[in-house]
Amino acid sequence: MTARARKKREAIPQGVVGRLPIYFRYLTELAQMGVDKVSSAQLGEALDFTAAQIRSDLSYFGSFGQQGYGYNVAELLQQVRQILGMSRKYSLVLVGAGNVGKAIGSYGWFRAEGFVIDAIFDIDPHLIGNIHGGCAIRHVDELPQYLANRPADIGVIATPKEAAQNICDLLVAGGVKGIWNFSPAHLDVPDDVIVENIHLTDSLLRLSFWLNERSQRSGD
Amino acid sequence: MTARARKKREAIPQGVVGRLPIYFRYLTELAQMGVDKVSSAQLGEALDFTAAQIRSDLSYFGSFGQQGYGYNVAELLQQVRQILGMSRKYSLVLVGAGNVGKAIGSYGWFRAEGFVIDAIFDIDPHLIGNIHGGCAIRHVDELPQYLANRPADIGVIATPKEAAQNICDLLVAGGVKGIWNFSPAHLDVPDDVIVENIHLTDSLLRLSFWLNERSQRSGD
DNA sequence: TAGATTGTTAATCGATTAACAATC
DNA sequence: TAGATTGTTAATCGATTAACAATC
Repeated sequence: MTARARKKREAIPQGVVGRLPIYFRYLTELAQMGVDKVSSAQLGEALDFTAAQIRSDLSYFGSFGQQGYGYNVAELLQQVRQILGMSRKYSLVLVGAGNVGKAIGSYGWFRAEGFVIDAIFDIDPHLIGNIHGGCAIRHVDELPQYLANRPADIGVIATPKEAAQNICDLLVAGGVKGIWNFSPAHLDVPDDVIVENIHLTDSLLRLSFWLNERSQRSGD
Repeated sequence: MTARARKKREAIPQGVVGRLPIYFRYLTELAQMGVDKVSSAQLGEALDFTAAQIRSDLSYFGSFGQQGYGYNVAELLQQVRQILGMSRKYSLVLVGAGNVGKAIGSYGWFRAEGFVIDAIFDIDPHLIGNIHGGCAIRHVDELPQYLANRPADIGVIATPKEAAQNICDLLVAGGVKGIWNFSPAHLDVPDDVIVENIHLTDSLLRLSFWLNERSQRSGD
């Protein structure tokens, strides 16, 4: 570990963490294409970042390159996987078996990368007992008991907004340390629980804003 | 319009745009609860921002509050809707009728807010002709011809990664100015086209990173 | 009026970038 | 070796925040 990586160990900026998965995706592509080496300049060119930013980001975690050469793709990919916490398995419980829940449950990438959905919960009596992706759908009333017996790392919330905070509280009470929230709700959690939001509506509204901004300006 | 709003008109920071939909969501809730007024301090408390940041963000677009009073909820909500470009309708085409595409197509909020999916495309012959949300699924080969006859504002990409850039090119060639990308691909588009990404895998990996970081630190 | 809260400025903070010594 | 590219520093840039005059 470099001096800088050690020094900065205690506070990784959110922006850096936001870019790591982008690096991961592109390095995976390069590896699949059989590319051996890559420079920060090449990475930056492909991903619309500056080379300096990529080197700076990586240096938070160590020295993975070689002067005059660049980075070995396979090695850097392995390091980024490690940094992202992909060297272990995660147990997930999914709450909400509607359209969004079903889409999440059917996305094979998660399981392949070690994020395994072990249980699915819903409140609709008609869905209880149905099998989805090898998982029987259970009633949400069983959630606390289930978590007491089989702790989970991550709770996925794919419920309507109204139920989200309540489900979140149950998940946290059950020992879940990470919440992946697909509902358009702002969740309150204790300091030791991490929330990662997928706010579809926010994303569409940002797109709408820029579309509008663009046309306003060209109309000036 | 205030002096500041005028001055800053030409460059709205991305961070500001990222927060506007959050304000919109919370103001909608307040309005539904029948709350009349709200201060920047109250908004900040509820949403985990500083009051100064909220006032600063809003001041990019005008002066919507009153000293000693705060903001009128209904009025500010109306202003934020306007700012976000929600005062008009948008025509969307959705490409990819798999699990993710189906989930997007069934999400009623979009239509209610003026984002109307007018057509759905897929490459799977078995799906062609099926009706989804009042839309017949068409073959993706018809996409260019369709856009030539019925221009769309936004193209939604819910295809596998491999097809995404190709579909994106077709959408752009067809005159679409906004891309809502659900595939884990980095899309190249011309300068006048806006891409808004929903990268599910990136989001899960950020969660994984923070979970891991947390446990590493507590283990120090 | 007195109390409250805005919109804005100036100060602070943090993130990005340019530049370069180190070195493969 | 000479050319290339890293990791890091210092400089720049931009975003956040604290403070406050203005004023409802």
